[in-house]
Amino acid sequence: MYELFFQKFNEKVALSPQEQEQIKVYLTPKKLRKRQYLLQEGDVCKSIAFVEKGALRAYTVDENMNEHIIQFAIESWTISDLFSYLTAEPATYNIDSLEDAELVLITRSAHEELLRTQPKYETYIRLLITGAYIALQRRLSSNISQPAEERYTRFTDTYPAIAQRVPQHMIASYLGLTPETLSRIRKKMAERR
Amino acid sequence: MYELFFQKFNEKVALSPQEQEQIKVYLTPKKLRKRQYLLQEGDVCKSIAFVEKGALRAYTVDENMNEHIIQFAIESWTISDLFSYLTAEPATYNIDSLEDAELVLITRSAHEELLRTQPKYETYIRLLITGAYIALQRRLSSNISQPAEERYTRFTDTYPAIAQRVPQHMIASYLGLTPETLSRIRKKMAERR
DNA sequence: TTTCTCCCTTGATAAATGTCAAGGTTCTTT
DNA sequence: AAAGAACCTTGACATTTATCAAGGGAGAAA
Repeated sequence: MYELFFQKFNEKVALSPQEQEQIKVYLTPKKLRKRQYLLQEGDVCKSIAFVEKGALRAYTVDENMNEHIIQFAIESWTISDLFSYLTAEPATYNIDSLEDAELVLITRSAHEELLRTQPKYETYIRLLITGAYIALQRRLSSNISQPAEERYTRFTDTYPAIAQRVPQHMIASYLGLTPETLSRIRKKMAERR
Repeated sequence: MYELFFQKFNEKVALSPQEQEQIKVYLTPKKLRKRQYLLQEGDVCKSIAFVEKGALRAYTVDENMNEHIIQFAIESWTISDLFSYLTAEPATYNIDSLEDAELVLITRSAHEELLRTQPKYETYIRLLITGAYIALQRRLSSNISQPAEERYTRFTDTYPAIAQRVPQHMIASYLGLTPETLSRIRKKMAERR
């Protein structure tokens, strides 16, 4: 258990076996069924979730009941409503599972304790968030500067594993498009070759 | 000098006078004239810039020579091409000054040295990037889920100081709109009241 | 198997946004 | 003061994207 978690941790910051044991104590495993919620809007986000297996999404729901996908997370990715997690304010995102999933949770109190006692954990978190920030900046850049078809191509090129695993209407939502529009874009692309 | 920088640093992580002096050694002041580049696409981003005074922007230029603004930075904000800064790869963003500006620079070697020697610096950076990540996620969420007028309203509500200081066509660019479209949106809003 | 969701596609039409072109204002530079 | 640059606005028109409505297929559940 936690194999993938510690593999990825060690890729960022090398841990001694002892350090690894010390950190392990603060981790909580959790299984999630397909369609099950990890977090619902309005609740406080109680943990960061590292995905050992499965696929999840974070999304908002607008006044017309349309879902807007903020993030996908598959194996070795981390997902949460970070603002809610850090401030204990009500979450603005929903997080649910797209497949049966196995997660490694770090609760807020564990997080705080790890930050206090394990300097390498702080480094891990810093690098984790830095990487997420850079990826998000690129996605935003694509969103404000590219037309829909190029955004779609960028997505499938950047995240082929996700593109194959999640329903198309969710990719549309992630890109800020309606399912109909994405369907038509794909048709045009297919006709061109 | 560095007053605002240390004020903001202390708001995130409290420093003793000695720690402050130790950190000060690694900082470089820099003045920038309006329209002057801090970074040009293709160069390596050599420093993070904290804005003591003035206003800057980071942006990309697409094949049609259209500019797309990734970020604004006014007093107390930090700006850089983080990916280029951390990896020493060529920058994909341009950064230039919208007004005469006074900056505090942290070069990559200073950054690495500070990370090695000053645990509070790592905490500062972690909190800085976490805040930037959360803000960026909200901007993205707005971009994929809201129509242009609501995005504009959100922007002016969230960043009134920036909205007053930068040209409208740059706000349009930040929002992913043409200047003409933003002009028409503003006209409609004005006619409604 | 049958039924029921969920998902994708397609058509017709409407709405939003972009493009191109022109003119006018303000501010900066000479 | 004059010239130039940057910026904003407006109009006419094209393109992109959304909305509404319908139908079909694949896979899950009964």
